[in-house]
Amino acid sequence: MLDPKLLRNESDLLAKRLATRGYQLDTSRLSELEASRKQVQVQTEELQSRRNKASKEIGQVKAAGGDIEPLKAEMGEVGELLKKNAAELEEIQAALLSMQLDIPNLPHESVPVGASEDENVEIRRWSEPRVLDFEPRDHVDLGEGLEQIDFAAAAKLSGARFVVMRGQIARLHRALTQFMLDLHTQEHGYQEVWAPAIVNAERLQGTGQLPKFGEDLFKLEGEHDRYLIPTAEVPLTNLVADSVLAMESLPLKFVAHTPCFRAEAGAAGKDTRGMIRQHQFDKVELVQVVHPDASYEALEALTGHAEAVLQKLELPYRVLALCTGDMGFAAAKTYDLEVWIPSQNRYREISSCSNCEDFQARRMLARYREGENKPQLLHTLNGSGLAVGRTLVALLENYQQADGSILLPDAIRPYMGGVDRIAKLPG
RNA sequence: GGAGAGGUGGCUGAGUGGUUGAAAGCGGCGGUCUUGAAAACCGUUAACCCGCAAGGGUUCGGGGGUUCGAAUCCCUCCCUCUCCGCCA
Repeated sequence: MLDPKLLRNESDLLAKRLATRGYQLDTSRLSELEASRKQVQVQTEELQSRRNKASKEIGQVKAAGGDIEPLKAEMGEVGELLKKNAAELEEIQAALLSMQLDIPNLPHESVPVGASEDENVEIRRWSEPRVLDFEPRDHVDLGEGLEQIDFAAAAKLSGARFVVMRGQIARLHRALTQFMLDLHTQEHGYQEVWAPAIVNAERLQGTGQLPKFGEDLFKLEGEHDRYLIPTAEVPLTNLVADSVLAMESLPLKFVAHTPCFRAEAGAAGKDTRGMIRQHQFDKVELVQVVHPDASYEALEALTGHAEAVLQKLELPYRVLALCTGDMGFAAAKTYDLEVWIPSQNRYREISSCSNCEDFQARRMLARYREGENKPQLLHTLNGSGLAVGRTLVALLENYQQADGSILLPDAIRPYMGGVDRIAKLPG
C-alpha cells in the first residue's frame, strides 16, 4: 500500500510514476472519493461528538435525580442521523481502501523504465556455459533416462504440473535444500525458521497477494479463509505483522524451506514440459526486515546471498535489474537471477530478489521505534535462495555427461554421502 | 470432536450499563535525596485517524446487535488455557 497522505496530496505525480509500470491510477475517482470521505467523516464526527456530550449530560441529570426523557427524545433523532452517516462513511472508506489495496508499489528511481521483460537490464554475468561436445538433453530426458524422474506417475497421482522423483535425484533435491539452508544460516547470518504452509487471507493481504491475485492461489475448502502459500515470503514477512520492533533487533534475517503452491492460472501452455513450472515446488526463501535507511544496501547483500548458492554450485548465471513494467506488485526494485539452461540455450529465472520498501509494512502494520519517537514503518525484502526444483534442473542439465549420467559439483557431494555421480539405478 | 474457563494499557490485574481511556501494582521516563548508586518519596507514562491549528473522533480479541449511552447486556467468529476423546 502506498502512503495515503501521498495519495491524497500528490496523486498526479504518483500517477505518472505508476504509469511507468503499466498501472493507470484513476486520480479523478480518487479525489472524488477523498472529497466525499472528508465531508462525511467530519459530519459523522460532529454527530458523534454531540451524542457523546448529551450522553454524559443524561448521566449527570439522572444521577441528580432529574428528568431525562426530553433529552432522550432529542437524541433519538441524532441517533438516526448518525446511523445513516456512519453507514455512508463506511461505504466510502471501504471503496477507498479497496482502491488503495489495488495500487502497486512505486518503482525506485534507479529502476530502468520499460514496458516488458525485453527491457530488463543485464547487470552482470558470472562464469561461462560449459561447451559440450554432444547435443545437450533436457532434464526430462535425463531424469527419465536415469529412471528417477517420473511425470507419468505424478499425472496419475495429481494431474499436470506435478513431478515424482526417486532415488539419487530425490536425494539430490533434498541435498540441495540442506546445502542452501546451511549456507545461509552459517555464512550469511540468517535465522532458520520453520513456518506454516497454510496462512489466512489477512496475511496474504499483508504481503500483497490478496486481494488482487487470488486466482494464482490454492484456496482451502471449508469455513475458514485459508490458503496454501505461494512462497515462504508470506509467512516469513508476516512474522513482524502488527508489531513494533526495537531498533536493536534490526535487521531481522530469516531463511526457511517450504513447499510453495501456485495455481498458475495465467500460464496455460507455458513451460508445460518438465519441472520449470509446477503447482507444487520447494523453495528456500530469504527475508530481511530492516531500517528504511538500510534497505537498498540490504537488497544488494541479499542478492549476493542468493548468488552465492549458484557460485558454490558452479552454475553460470546472470543478474538482471527488472524494468518498471516487469516488476512484481509489491516490489520497488527487483533483481532476477537467471541460470543457464543448456537445453533451452538461454538463461532462465531461478531467483527474484526484491526490496518492497514500506509497501508491505504498511499493509501489515510492521513498525520499529527509535528512542522515544513514534513508531515508523519498516522496510521488507525477500528473495529466493533458491527455488530448489529449478536448481535441480540447472544442475542436471549443466552437469550432464555424454552417457546421460550427472557428475555432481564438489559443493554438494558432502550432502550426497560422498556420491560423485548420478547414474541409472541398479537392477 | 465433547465439556468448562478466559481474552482489558509495555506487563500483572481491577472494573457487570453513565463525567472509565479505564483503579492498583510492576516496568519506563523525569525529579528530590546521595560523593555515586540503591532504597524511599514526588511527578509523569497508550495507539491510531481527521485537521495548518484549536479541537474532534476511534480503540478494552474481531464483527454485528440492544440502548440516549456498552469494557460492562445479547448474537457470532477467532484465539488461549484445563479436562476428555482421537491422533503424526
